[in-house]
Amino acid sequence: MVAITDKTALFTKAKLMRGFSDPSRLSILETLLDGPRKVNEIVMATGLSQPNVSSHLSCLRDCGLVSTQSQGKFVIYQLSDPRVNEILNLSSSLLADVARGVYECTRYEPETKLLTDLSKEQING
Amino acid sequence: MVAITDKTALFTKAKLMRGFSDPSRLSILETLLDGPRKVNEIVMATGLSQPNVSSHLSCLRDCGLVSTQSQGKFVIYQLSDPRVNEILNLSSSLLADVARGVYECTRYEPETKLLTDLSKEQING
DNA sequence: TCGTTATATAAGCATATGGTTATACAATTA
DNA sequence: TAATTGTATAACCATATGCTTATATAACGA
Repeated sequence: MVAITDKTALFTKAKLMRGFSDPSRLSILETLLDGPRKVNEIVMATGLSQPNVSSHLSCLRDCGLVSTQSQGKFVIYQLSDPRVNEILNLSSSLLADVARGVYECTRYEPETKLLTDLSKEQING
Repeated sequence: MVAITDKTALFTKAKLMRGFSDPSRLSILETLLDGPRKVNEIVMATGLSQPNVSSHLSCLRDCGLVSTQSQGKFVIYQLSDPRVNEILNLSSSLLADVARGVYECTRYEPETKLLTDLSKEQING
């Protein structure tokens, strides 16, 4: 077996982390922190559309962050590994300390632009 | 102080995690796992262009993942918090176990398409 | 079997993202 | 001061991303 090159590992790790880097996927993962859920339960909990949730779930499963189990016509999703929970918890913990910096981040701010004023109020208030 | 809404926290956390979700940023962060580095050292270590590194560093700093310290005309970057190291290590650890799934992920595969054949050989071989 | 419910996929669009080149700015040195 | 070196920013482009609508597939119930 050929060793996985640094470059390949890098791309793969980045791909893995993409699972956490989108608000929709993150809300799905956080929903699953409470335990296994059917797709429609995830749809309800997150408020996202069914096709959108389904698409994100496929991605998360392909990337190994969640696993599935079929039950009749239902499909039950769950976090696949305790380290996924750990990363979610670490990011929450880190968020609490660096929130100010993140809010002021001028990159990737399209959606959050509207939130900025309120956000600053919230963190500084 | 108004509580930070779930939705706002979600967006912010996702933004934070974006720092880890790109191969270039990840290579910068992993370079910094070895300790503080000047920008040009990061450029050398990663093989990325100087403006590209500088741009990613700005993002990482704005998002709170790295911090800086000036030394004459040099700027020294370092990981800002032990939890950043932890997340990097967890993702490496997780990668080792779910690599197969990630490689076969059909989403976000533009750059890795060319690597696929080699990758499968590497993981399965 | 037929309709209904649960989930997945496809096509298409608006926009975000990452990279490059060129250039600005800042600090050091001759 | 002028030239050089280190870093940051701007403008631009090709492409990836996420969402919506429409539709397919699958399992269940009447």
